[in-house]
Amino acid sequence: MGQSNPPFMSGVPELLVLRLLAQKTMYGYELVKVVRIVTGEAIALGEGVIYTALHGLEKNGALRASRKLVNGRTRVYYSVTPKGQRRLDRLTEEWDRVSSGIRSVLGQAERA
Amino acid sequence: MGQSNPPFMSGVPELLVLRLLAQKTMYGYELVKVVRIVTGEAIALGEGVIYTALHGLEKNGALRASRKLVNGRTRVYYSVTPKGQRRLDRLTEEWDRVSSGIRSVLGQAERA
DNA sequence: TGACATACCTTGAACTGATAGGTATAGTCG
DNA sequence: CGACTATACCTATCAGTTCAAGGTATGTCA
Repeated sequence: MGQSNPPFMSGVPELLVLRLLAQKTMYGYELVKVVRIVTGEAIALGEGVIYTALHGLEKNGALRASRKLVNGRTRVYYSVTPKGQRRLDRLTEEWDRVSSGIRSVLGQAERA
Repeated sequence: MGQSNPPFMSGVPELLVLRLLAQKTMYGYELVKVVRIVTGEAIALGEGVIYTALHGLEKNGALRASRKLVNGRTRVYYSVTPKGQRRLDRLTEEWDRVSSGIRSVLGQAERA
């Protein structure tokens, strides 16, 4: 039967995108590769996921987009707005809470 | 406009239920409370979520149910089957992979 | 009697990631 | 020059899941 739905992924694209863009302005295609590299292949987000997240966050005012032409190709660079930063903070807290809750059930390491 | 959907929750009920039941046979209503206590209120799953997960896992052969009558009330106790144990192992691995990937992006502590 | 905790269950809504398509340009190799 | 790959964007549909809210029923305690 195989359930074809990877668990533990909800909210993850949004968190990662916000976090990475908070450190450095980037464009979508770049993010796809950076996520894969930074996570050591642990997490690989498809273009569809990244672009969807990007558009949603922009619509919400969490990101600001600016198009640039590089080598004849159009790149859309995204940067985090103050609102986006707040959202990132909230999401990070949320992540800490949930992951520590899970850790306490799995019985793994205490936090540092 | 505020999205009212808690992130980072996909797959979590299934993981927690399997893990807790692997340690000790329990019934649904009990699980609801145990999850809340063990996670220190960090994670609170509603009855709807627990029962749905329980039924799904039983249908998949990951859990075995047995009804018992206690004080005039019916309790349905669940225990993990070998198949459920394998699923738990897989989910735990998955969790480790995803959470460590996220940690590497958030730039928090290295693993122990 | 009323209220609350126990204990089960189901349905509908909403969200979201994954997949799979589709467009277009630049560079590389034979 | 032609073919292929990498770059770079975008969208629509599918599927799976949590969540909220409702519903049933018994035991206990004031």
